[in-house]
Amino acid sequence: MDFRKRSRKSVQVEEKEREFKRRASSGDEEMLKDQREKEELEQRLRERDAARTRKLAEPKAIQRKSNAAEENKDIRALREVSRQKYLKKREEQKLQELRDDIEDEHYLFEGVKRSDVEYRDFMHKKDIYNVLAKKELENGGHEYRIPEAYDDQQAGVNQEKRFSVARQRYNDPNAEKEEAWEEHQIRKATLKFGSKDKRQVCDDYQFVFEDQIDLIKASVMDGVKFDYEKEVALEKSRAKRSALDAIREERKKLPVYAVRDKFLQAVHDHQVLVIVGETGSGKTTQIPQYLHEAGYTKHGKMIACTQPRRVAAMSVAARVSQEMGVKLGHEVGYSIRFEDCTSKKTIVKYMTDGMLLREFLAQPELDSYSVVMVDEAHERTLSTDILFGLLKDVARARPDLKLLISSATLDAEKFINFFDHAQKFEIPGRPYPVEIHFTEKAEANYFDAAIVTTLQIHTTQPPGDILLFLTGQEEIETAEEHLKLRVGALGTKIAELIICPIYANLPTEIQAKIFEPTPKGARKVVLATNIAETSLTIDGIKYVIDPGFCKMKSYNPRTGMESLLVTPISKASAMQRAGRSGRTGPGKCFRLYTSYSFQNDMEDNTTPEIQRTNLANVVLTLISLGIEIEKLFQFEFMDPPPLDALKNAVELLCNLGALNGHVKLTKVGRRMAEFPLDPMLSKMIIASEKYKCSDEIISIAAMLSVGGSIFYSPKNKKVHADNARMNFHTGNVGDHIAHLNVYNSWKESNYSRQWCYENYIQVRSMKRAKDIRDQLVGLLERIEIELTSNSNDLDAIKKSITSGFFPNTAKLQKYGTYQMVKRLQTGHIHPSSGLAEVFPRLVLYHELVLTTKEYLRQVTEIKPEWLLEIAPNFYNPKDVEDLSSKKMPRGSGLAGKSAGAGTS
DNA sequence: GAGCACTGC
Repeated sequence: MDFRKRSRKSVQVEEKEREFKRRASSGDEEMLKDQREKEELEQRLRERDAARTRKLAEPKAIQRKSNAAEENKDIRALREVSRQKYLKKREEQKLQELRDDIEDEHYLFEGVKRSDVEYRDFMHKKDIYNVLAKKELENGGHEYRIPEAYDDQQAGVNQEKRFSVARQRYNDPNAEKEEAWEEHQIRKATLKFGSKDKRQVCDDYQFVFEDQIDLIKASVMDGVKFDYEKEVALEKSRAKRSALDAIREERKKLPVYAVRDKFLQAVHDHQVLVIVGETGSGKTTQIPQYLHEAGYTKHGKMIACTQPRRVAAMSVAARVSQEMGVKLGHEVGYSIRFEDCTSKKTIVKYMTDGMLLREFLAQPELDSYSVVMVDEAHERTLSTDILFGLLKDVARARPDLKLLISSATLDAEKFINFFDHAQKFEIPGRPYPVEIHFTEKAEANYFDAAIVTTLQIHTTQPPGDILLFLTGQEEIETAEEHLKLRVGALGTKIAELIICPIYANLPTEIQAKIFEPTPKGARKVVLATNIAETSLTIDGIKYVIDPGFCKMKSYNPRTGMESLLVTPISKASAMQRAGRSGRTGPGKCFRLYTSYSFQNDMEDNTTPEIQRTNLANVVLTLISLGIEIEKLFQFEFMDPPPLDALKNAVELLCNLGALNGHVKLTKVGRRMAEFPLDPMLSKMIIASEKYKCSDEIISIAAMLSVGGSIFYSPKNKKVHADNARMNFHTGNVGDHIAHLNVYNSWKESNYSRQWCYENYIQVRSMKRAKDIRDQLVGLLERIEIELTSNSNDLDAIKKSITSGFFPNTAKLQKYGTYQMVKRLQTGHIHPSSGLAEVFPRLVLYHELVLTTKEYLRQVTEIKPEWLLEIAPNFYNPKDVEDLSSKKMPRGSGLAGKSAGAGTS
């Protein structure tokens, strides 16, 4: 390729672009056309280049498949995409302005009575914002696609989104080439390997695997018979009707409609109702509407419905507002973190469970609600569990409050027993039957078994996509490699197998791939973590392979250490996984364990989160709700957490100064409770007032609370990614300061997406960090801490951090291991840390987690005298004397290096 | 020289 020509062309393009911008800003209508033409031209060129490269990379068999008509369609779609680009950019600007406006006004209006005009204006802006935000989501997509059940109405738009994401890579000629080249290399390698014994494999042993696994059909989960023709007929008649009629009909078709009157009677007669019904019965969307129709919203009171996830709250609210024919945010609204889409008019409010918990702080009796519905209660999130206890109490105090707990079948009895006068209410119906298979004998290696089963399904079963559950990113990557190799070895005699990995840390652009429709004649296999169990739904899955494991975080209250280990799943989890195959038609589930171990070895339910987590935050919330310490230990949990966990939490809060000697909430504690963060982070922020560096500290707090998914290192570019990461660690400043550096550099780049790509940083995580940081700025104001910057004094920043995290310290021992200063526990600095090879003598860590070893994650070097200065009641001079007595050259990490030199 | 499952405020 002639690079000089290319570059000259790009100069021309740039010039044109500049001119365009100039003219566009003066509102030239013609420019639009001009721009369109220009982009189309560019697009065609790119497309041509890409097609050439693709042709090089593709084996003949696949080339044959793509026909001219398909390509034309592609080009048309691509043109459309580029035409939209300009408009999108302007919309994005507008969106940002609106967002700022709305945010300003939010704070402005808080606690102030709004005049009607102001209010209307505000709501109007908000409406526009919501529409734009939704568009942004569809175009760029930094959220998961909304599960299929609630976006029928916009099916067309979503198709657009699917294609636009899929084609994004075509807009970046380099990425396309690189990818194609890689594919080419891989295929070259596999084809060579395959062709050597291709004949043998294809002709003699075609679909016979040495390690064949015998699966036996054990049972069929009951369900209605699937009548294909009836479905098609229904589909056709549905299309004919007008949209509103369709919605009305749709509502009547839901299983819950059949029991509407019976349900309303039951609500009337009982205060607490446990609703049992499978997903898809329509309870989430219909029940609040029925209640509204029956007059439960009359006296200005609202119906609340909690969801465990943000997307669910948003999409359900959108759907219901559509069904009721009102604007989203008016009568029907939702409330999630960073976004309150409700108004004075709102009577049906969908919200995340954590949000309702926050509302308890403001109104402990929930006076503004007449009905509270806790949806998906069987998921037993931390927030729902606390809500149960609180709601049970409120229900006693307020006989007029109706409580609805909705759950899947398995543990309904438990809910009924917990709310003593609860009445059970069942909604019949389950979408499609699922055939369940177990292995005949126990499999020694679930991973290999999973690979073989996948291939077995692919070669022997009728069309339909496969969903395979694995435990983590690494396992998914290896599985992808193995599958590619083995499919390659089988040659062209079998249908194409498209492999789609999905896990939460995967960049959104790649995640979108799983939602692309499977081409005819091919089969898709989705390799997923637990994310596919509840959080997202993939259309077209017919087969589920369940090896029976997942990674689970748990907290050991004895040692106070967290762990993240591969654990067998529960029966409930297994049922949930199986159910993923029966969403759009009858399905099959292959379990890679025996029916015996399902019956005898597996727990009925997954241990609820409240029993396997650090409770510091929970305890602080409960105490700030006014629950006395004695009552705290008698608090009615459905499954009480271990006593030690509660004790540890109280102890930590005392050490942090949130509770005083009488275990009463202090002023510091009250301020800490304002923050939606772990108490140690909250304390760190409050301490930053003293060190005049609150600006830096909230950036660090935001970055830390995003979690560890900031850096992204793809397997094939590990070296580059590692180098990029180490740039932020210059001077061995420690991981906390490194996080600050990342945030600040990103800010300097004007929050650029490109900058993130160049530095192997996840855009999504950074955006989230910014959201959190913005929220923290608002909260600082509320508790009257000034926003001050002190960026040159790293010691001041580190001292603030120490004020929150002083219990988490460790000192260097021989062989590079670390001994916790105040605990009988050793650990290692995590290799991803910037200090992993520096070995400072005394470090402060953000968390200690057991995985393959005990690892300290996010560490920073601190000075021993700080501990005595900041936490004199926690540390004795004895604890750190050996650190300050030894005369060793300090600074620049060299001291540490020599100390740890003998380890490797 | 290892890996952060997944949510939520």
